[in-house]
Amino acid sequence: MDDLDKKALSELMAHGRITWAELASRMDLSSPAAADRVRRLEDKGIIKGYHAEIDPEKVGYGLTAFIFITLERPEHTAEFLHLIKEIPEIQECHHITGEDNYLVKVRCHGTRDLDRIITTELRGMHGVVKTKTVIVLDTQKETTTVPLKSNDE
Amino acid sequence: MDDLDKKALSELMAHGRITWAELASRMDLSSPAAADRVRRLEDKGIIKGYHAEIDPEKVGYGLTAFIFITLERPEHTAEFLHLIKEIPEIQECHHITGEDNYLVKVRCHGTRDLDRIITTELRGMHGVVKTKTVIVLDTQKETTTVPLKSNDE
DNA sequence: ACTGAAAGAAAGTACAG
DNA sequence: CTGTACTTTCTTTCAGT
Repeated sequence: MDDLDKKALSELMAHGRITWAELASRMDLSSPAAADRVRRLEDKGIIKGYHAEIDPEKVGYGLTAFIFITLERPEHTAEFLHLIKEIPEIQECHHITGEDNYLVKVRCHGTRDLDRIITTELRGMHGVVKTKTVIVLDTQKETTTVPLKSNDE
Repeated sequence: MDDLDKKALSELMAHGRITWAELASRMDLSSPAAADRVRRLEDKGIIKGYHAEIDPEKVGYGLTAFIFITLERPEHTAEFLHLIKEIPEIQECHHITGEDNYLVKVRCHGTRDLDRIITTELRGMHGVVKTKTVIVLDTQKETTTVPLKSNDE
């Protein structure tokens, strides 16, 4: 992956799947060259897909929360993860270090909705013995952009 | 926002900015009708943009972490937030309830890189008196899809 | 690995119903 | 909102550097 590939990725992260012609002009390259590079990046799985970004507040999902979950025993893991994937309000689920086992990011309508998710959906699962909820008051930065260069180098 | 708009949003979240013709066929609608709807959604700001999804591991950003940050006094907030926005490894920054003030999500090369971010970048800022780091061992779910319908209804 | 041009294929748009 | 027809634009191919 050279600098031109990085340039392509950063343009695509910023604008989605634009036309070869437009991408080519942003990269100072011809259309066939730009198309070739992007197809290679797609084939390698470096580009996983293309998505629209929706404003969660404008569609009624104004409350964000992070929930730490403790699982009683490892045997519960498979079923737990399967159920987690079925809950649309759960955007992320990470296995983490520390006191608790999992950290999930939730996006929902409001506190009543959050209460239902914690009480019914999560604490109703086998093996979930403890949850710890952190409510998001305000979000100052939120991007899915991968940092192709850091401030360090 | 009716059901057809929701259908449009979910298709766009899944596939990015596809052609009007393709979107129209997925929605059982004519191209001009689909185009009109999407343009309205863009104008209202419900659709905030289009992006490519990049595999972080494949571009060398295999380590994810969440860091809780405690700020000494409210006066430090403005400068803190300004600096946070300049750090490309920080993908998210949320003001939260609980013991600590902010929760940031970090994506970096590895532990050495994380150490630099915590020690130099974060703890070097005015007002940052405490940080608490949670390392992500494995990510089972990670999407930016807004749940337009919940399991509840 | 990239350029440039040219052919061919599609996509977006405007308009009438 | 549909369906068509028009116009413009993009993609792809290929020969050449």
